[in-house]
Amino acid sequence: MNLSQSFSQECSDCPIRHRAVCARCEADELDRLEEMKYYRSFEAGQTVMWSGDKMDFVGSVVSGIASLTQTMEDGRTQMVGLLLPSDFVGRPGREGAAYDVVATTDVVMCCFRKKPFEELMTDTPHIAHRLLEMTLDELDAAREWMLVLGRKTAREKIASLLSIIARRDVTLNMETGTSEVVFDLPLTREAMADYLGLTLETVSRQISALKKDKVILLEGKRHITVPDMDRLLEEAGDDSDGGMLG
Amino acid sequence: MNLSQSFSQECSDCPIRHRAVCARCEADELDRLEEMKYYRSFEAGQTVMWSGDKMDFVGSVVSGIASLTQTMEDGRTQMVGLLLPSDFVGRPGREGAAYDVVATTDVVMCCFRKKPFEELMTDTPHIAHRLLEMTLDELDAAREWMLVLGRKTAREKIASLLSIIARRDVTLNMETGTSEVVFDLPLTREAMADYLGLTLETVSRQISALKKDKVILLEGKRHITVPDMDRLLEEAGDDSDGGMLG
DNA sequence: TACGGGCCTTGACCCAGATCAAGTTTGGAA
DNA sequence: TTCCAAACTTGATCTGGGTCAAGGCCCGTA
Repeated sequence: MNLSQSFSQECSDCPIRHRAVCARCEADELDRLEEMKYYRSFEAGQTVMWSGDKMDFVGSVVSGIASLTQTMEDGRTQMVGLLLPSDFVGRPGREGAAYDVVATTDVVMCCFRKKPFEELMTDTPHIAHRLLEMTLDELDAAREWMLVLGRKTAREKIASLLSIIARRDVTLNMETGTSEVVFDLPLTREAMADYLGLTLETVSRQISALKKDKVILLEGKRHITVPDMDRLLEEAGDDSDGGMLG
Repeated sequence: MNLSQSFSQECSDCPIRHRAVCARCEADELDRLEEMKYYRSFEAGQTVMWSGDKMDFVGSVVSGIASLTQTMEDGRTQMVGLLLPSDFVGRPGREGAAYDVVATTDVVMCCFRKKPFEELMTDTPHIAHRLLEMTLDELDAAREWMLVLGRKTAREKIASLLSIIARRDVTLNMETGTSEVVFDLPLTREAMADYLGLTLETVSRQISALKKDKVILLEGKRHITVPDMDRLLEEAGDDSDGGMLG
């Protein structure tokens, strides 16, 4: 199946139109983007970009999940970002990529060749302004995550990750009026470990522990129900108002 | 001593003129900034901004060092950023501060009231563009630091922090032609611990260990000589090319 | 010249999470 | 329908760094 084909679409119908880097664009700016854009699809596990390689394009995640990963010479790896639909990939004004970008699930990206995009950015303040806003949000998220990595226990780390995913990828159980939240984990235990600075065994044990304590319900290995979101946030060590990581 | 007074100066003489958020400004833009700027000084230990408070100003660190800190309800703290001269404080487009900003040493800041600064930003692409560039750099630094927090050992963490400080605050020993680097630690052991996600005892022990192993020389508690910078980078677990944390 | 309080060091002990080592479950290919 | 590999779980043991505790160093005050 060629995923790209199913996304040869108009910007006006784009599912991320109002959240991506193009969110603030006027009709004429959108026309210019429309002309230069092209879709690319990546299968789960495929590397979108290698750290150190020349980036010849930038773009937005349209669907699926990708991750930013850093690796040390001896093989230790740390995930440093999770890219969800509408998130931007690439850094205008820099030649090489700083991290590996890997498709965690099947991913479709809306790409722009870097040079024309940079030119467009100097012309149109709306794109530059939106990109600044998104970058500031990412910086806040990265700093929130530094607290998780530096100071939280394994159990709190798992609860924090589940909270983030739950908040992004939510099916609220409207009918019953409960605050129940249901979602599927898009990450393997190993990927979770890489994000959390843990081993996959510890991830597995802590998920089992949260299940035993009824903080979460687990069907299969990936399907999760959170009966009480406040309880989960409490386990994450966040304020009851829910932190601010986006 | 009123530090502010010694900085009632022209932008053209400013020590951070070419690195701060105003770096790209033209003469007329600089005039507008010059009109609205004012200096504030803070003593070591003083809080510049409280997390959650309304920010009524933004600004640049002119001299000294400040830190961004997150705190959990139970008192655990994690430093999430180190602000050195030319670094920008505050987030245009957001009401409240997300972190505590604390002066680590005596600090002088060049401030702008937030509203006028935001208006200026929409008018002049140079400021917005420079701020985007600086924010992207900070994001890279934050992500580099996530690897340190998530995957490095205590010894590697200390070596990483020393590398960063050394690279920023350098007195190269030009005469002898060696690669010797000398500097003073601007942080207490406790502040280092908060940055590194360690306890102050572990910081102390690892500094003693690096000293015993001749990776660093220590006079008093703060004055450090690095006889061989490559050796230190090796201890930090970085590539010999030196990583990219700014 | 003594004293008091940050700041730092060092030792002894402990525990959360890593490591090592089997299994088990699942889903797709043959 | 069986087989295989990837993903996951669970147990036993080890260890890096945390915790608790006791000083040492140095500077500013009296």
